[in-house]
Amino acid sequence: MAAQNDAKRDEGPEWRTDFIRQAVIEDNKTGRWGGKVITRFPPEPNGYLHIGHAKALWIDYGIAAEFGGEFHLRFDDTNPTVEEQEFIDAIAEDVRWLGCDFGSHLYFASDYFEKMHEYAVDLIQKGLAYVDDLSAEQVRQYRGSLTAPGKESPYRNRSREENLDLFERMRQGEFPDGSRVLRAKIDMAHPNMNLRDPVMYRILHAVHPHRGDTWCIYPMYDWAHGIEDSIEGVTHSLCDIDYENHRPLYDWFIDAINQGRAKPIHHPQQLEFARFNLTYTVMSKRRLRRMVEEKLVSGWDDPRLPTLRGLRRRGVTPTAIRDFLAQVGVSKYVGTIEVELLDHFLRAELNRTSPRVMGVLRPLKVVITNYPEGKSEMLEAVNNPEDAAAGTRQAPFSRELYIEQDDFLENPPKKFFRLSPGREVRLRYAYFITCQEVIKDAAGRVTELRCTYDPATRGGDAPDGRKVKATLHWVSARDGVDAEIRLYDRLFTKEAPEDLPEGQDFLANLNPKSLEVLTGCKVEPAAAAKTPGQRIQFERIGYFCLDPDSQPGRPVFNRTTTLKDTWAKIQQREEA
RNA sequence: UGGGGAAUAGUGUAACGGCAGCACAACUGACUCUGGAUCAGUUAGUCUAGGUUCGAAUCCUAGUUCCCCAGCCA
Repeated sequence: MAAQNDAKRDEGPEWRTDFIRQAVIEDNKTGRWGGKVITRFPPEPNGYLHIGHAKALWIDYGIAAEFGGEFHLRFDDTNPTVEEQEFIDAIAEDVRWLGCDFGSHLYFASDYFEKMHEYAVDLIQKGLAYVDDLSAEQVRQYRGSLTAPGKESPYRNRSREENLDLFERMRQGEFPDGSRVLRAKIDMAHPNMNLRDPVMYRILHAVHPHRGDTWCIYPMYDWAHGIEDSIEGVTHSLCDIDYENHRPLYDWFIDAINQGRAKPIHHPQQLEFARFNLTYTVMSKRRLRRMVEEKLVSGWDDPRLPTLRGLRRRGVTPTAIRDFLAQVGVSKYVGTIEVELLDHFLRAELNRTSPRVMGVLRPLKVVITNYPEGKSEMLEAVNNPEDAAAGTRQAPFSRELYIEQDDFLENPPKKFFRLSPGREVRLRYAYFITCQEVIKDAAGRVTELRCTYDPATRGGDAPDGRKVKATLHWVSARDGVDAEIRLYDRLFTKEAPEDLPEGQDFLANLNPKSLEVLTGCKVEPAAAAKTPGQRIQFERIGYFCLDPDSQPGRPVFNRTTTLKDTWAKIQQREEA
């Protein structure tokens, strides 16, 4: 043992990996699957993917990719009453977007219906399955409870012939929905509820998105899932920890099928890992749907939602999500991840890749009194200080400008070093200016500043070496483009919105300020020239993504995340 | 009260009988034409009680707490 550990350490830090990868490494070493690694992501097409699904996806895809294996996208379309083509398309799109390339390995559980049916008939013939006429309500009652054993259905001991006949007639459509089911004959007193004669088929006269009306009986997930994996030769069947209880049933089904079979069908190894919660959001499909249906958000792609579509619209990148998931890791503990971790990886990437532009969210007019009227000039600005290859651009400057309202305070506190009366600051890439006069309206609100500039500081440096404590972003009044800017914040005010006092609705924790729409913002021309989906940084403000709602000449930006803001932190502390 | 899982800094994760490490967060400081970025540093942890052992996060026993399971959903 000690020698083995030493050997592992010699391989370097890579051996420190999660328990699933360790199992794969071990299987490859022992030749359990002949060196093959086949994984799959098996969504049901009845909704949109969210970041929780992305974890499973990234584990499935990542492991196949790392070990030179095969990754399948397989739709678990066994319940036509809730599944739709729209979701199939959306899910496939999101999977690709995340970077999980399934190549030609796109499959549908419904393509295996014939095979599953054949296996079901086989089980009936072996006396391991039976048709039950009990109603759904009766089935439930007969199942017993967590602590009390169930009791056997009076139909449990029908003859093979009768079972075969009834199952065939179920398939032929002779019986109405809900009138009969096919059940596995296991043990009504089993301590694991899943093994108390689980339902294998139910009657559903419904049109299937892929199979039309070919079928009117549909397999239950537990019956179908293991067979799907078996047919595809999945070696490592990775899933949520919730299915740990079901593994004995999947094993039972495969063993039952293999009983007396000359060539046994493939028996995948299921391994379970934990899903996670994210702070300040909810992940359950039911709750997400409710917010969409009650129009508390704009749709499944609302940038505040943890759906992949929402994150994408917000400007979150696939790389950031992947880096985040890699850091989250794989374990069997259902933890709560702080959303700040996602933000961290998001900023790390966006800082590297986003072109900088200047945009003023809440404009305050500034007139440079000693700058010639009618004059304008172009000033060179760096596109991305983190990436020299991004080059420079020309930003127009003129006598009348806008700066951020937050960047001026008439009576500044000690730690505020932006503009105030008599103080000199730098306009980024432009000039030093000094505030000479404050103009107010009748209500006493500051409406305009009169400043002077120092022509010798053109470009932003003083030849005499004097320093200023602040650099402000600005937009030329003449050249700036009007924009709408949507400031998104966390959707809920509580870290765990679902953690509620008795009888309270999670919507009570909705953040009323999760979206603030700003109009009349001013952005420099370079920002307006972007196309929807493109990401930028408004200097000193944050990262933004151009929204599809944008119109020519009237861009709409979504705030992806803010820049770290030390001043905001100081302010908060002073207030507290 | 049946069965199945899980507990390591604030959060997540590593250490597989031999120095409890990493990331985020928080806090200091340096630097800065983004109060950004960057850099340096600080704080902080093995659920509890016994046992085995030269040595325990790791093995054993008992307990505590949390999660999942009673759809003809997946």
